[in-house]
Amino acid sequence: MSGRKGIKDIAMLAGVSIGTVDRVIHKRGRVSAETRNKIEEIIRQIDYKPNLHARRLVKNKKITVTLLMPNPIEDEYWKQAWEGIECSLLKFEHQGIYLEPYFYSLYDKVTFETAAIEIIKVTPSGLIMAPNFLEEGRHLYDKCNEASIPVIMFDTIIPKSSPLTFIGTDSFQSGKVAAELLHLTSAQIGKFAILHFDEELINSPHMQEKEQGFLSYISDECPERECIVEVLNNEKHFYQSQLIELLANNDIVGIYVSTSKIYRVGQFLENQNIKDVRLVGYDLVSKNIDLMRQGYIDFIINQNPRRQAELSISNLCNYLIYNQDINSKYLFPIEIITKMNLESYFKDVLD
Amino acid sequence: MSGRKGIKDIAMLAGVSIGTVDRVIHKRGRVSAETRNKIEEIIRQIDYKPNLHARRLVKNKKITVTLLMPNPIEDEYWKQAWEGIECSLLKFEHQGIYLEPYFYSLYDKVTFETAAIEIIKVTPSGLIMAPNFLEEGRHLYDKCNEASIPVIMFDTIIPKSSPLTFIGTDSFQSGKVAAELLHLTSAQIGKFAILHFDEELINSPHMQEKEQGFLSYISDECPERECIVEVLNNEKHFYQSQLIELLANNDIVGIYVSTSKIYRVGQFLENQNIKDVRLVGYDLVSKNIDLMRQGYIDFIINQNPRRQAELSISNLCNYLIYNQDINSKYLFPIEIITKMNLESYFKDVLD
DNA sequence: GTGAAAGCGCTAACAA
DNA sequence: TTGTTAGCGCTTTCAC
Repeated sequence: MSGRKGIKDIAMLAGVSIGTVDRVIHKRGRVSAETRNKIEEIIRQIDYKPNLHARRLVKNKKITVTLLMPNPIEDEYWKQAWEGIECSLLKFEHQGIYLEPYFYSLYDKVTFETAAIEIIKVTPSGLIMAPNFLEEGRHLYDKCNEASIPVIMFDTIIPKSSPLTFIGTDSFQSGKVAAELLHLTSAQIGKFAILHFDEELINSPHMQEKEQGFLSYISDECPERECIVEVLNNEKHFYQSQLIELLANNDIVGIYVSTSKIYRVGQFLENQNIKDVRLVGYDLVSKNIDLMRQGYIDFIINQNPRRQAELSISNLCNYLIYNQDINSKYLFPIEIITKMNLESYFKDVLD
Repeated sequence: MSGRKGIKDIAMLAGVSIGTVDRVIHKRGRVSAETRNKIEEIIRQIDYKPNLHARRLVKNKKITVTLLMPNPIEDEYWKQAWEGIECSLLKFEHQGIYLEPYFYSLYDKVTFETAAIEIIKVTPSGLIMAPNFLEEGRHLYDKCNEASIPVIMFDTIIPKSSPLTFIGTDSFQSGKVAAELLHLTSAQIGKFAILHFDEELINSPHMQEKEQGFLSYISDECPERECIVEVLNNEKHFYQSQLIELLANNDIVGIYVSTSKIYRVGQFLENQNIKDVRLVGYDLVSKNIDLMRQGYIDFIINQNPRRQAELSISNLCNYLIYNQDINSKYLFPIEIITKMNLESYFKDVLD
């Protein structure tokens, strides 16, 4: 960077040695107030920008970042998140970053706790976590704070915590979007159904917010529309009969499912050959994609686990390597997927 | 990166000096086939990854990248692209990257040509361009090829060129999305109008594709729907009377505008207090945003100039600094904006 | 065809 | 309180 001013130039201008300049830059003390002021003034004047490559070269300890998230083989949503992690990591593996992944089961608190204990033991340089178990997550978060390990949360944030950054989506607003889409495309007369799946209730703090968002839109924009909220059993046998009953006893024209399990309802509609009920749900998992292509799912809201994960990695790495500052919150745009823009989402890319 | 193997380790293992290893790595010749093979074998075995910081530190020439795009003050769409450039540049200014921006007027070919001559004269390390003038753009592209200057194109690609990468959207498919949205939300009976604005025709190769995409959806999904294509004059006085006539003589229930100038139609509907015509168009420019909030624009397709620009910068910089390889094409997802997810797009972020 | 050595900008240990 | 210096991993020049 010929022409660029460095620490040596500052030293020369101030008539001191580079060691002194360095001490000022890093506030390591042992400098008289007078020289410090002089140096700081010069730094400001010449708009000094440190050479990050040199900096990183000399402090070349390896950096270990730890990841705690649901097991990718348990669920396609989390598989996508994991792919984002791996992809984003490629960019940092040249820079001495090592990832230590821990996976827990969405259906077993204990696996989370076990992993948390391990993590605290190794005191990583940084932690990225998707804390679906709020209490256990808070405990880990507190421990990390004590050990001054920077924490990034994605997908779910622990209430009243202040991680380095939170990366996720606005569940309440996404509920409003779902309601809007049903409202704009459904028959004027008839009810909407909001469906949750049982298993999710334990670990999805988002579900309440989604429901509230949905109902908030309805009461604002079309209060005359009746909405039925129902929790479906997790077993195919049971939720099918619940759905049959629901549709038999009500004039349902639109259905909103609060998770990626929307394909269960889509498959049901397909089996029953019901085409005139609009269906909205979450996430580009393969069964949802198929059903959308076939026309049984009308809208998918994309929570983009892949990009959430990518951004988590790159934010933490840039913070650890370059001390880059980070927004305290990244809420992703609420992406609406239809049959026609669906394919364009598979080419989605980041730098 | 304690524990990481470097050029020194390779040299030791091969029983040669680091100079020889370096010659092998960079294929600079003057190495016997025998030692070369040995070294290459070792490199493979230990999976050698060069330390990019060291590499960059030692070759610290400043890199100048040149940008050629429409003047941001002429148009809000391009203003957003420029913001993306500036924002993305921040991440690279620590690394000796300098940007030399050139702006041309969308309404004046000559400004493009003048800038192109200048650019060739300075032979930058790389060029990013949004070549709305295809012929002139091709000429510049050829010149760059001769001078082996890597070129990235965004927004518009010059037909049959092979830049380092193209970053943009799929216009044809976005037309299909627009048709889908109108189809799903409009009254069963009535016509659709496809409107272009005059001034754009000269410099928007996308417009034909958009129209074709729209019509392709209609003929696939609802061929009984009649569509009227019309080119509107650029003067308010003229296009208003054209619109009045259009709506008076036809039962129009949905309108598709092929550019960001959709707000002109939105304002017209607002003035005429027409609420039952669906309106779809492009880009999150401020007038469109206002009209969407007020309910006069129903759907906006976001071409995301900001992210296109950001990605252009970061791709070129990573290529020049780290020799990072790049996809030859990045087509963005076709983002659908409604009143309810609109606000979430202003928090959009990248790493 | 090969090796030795200087030096990129910076940090940190140590000497003064 | 300040200055000096070794060295991070790599490229490149120059001498052999």
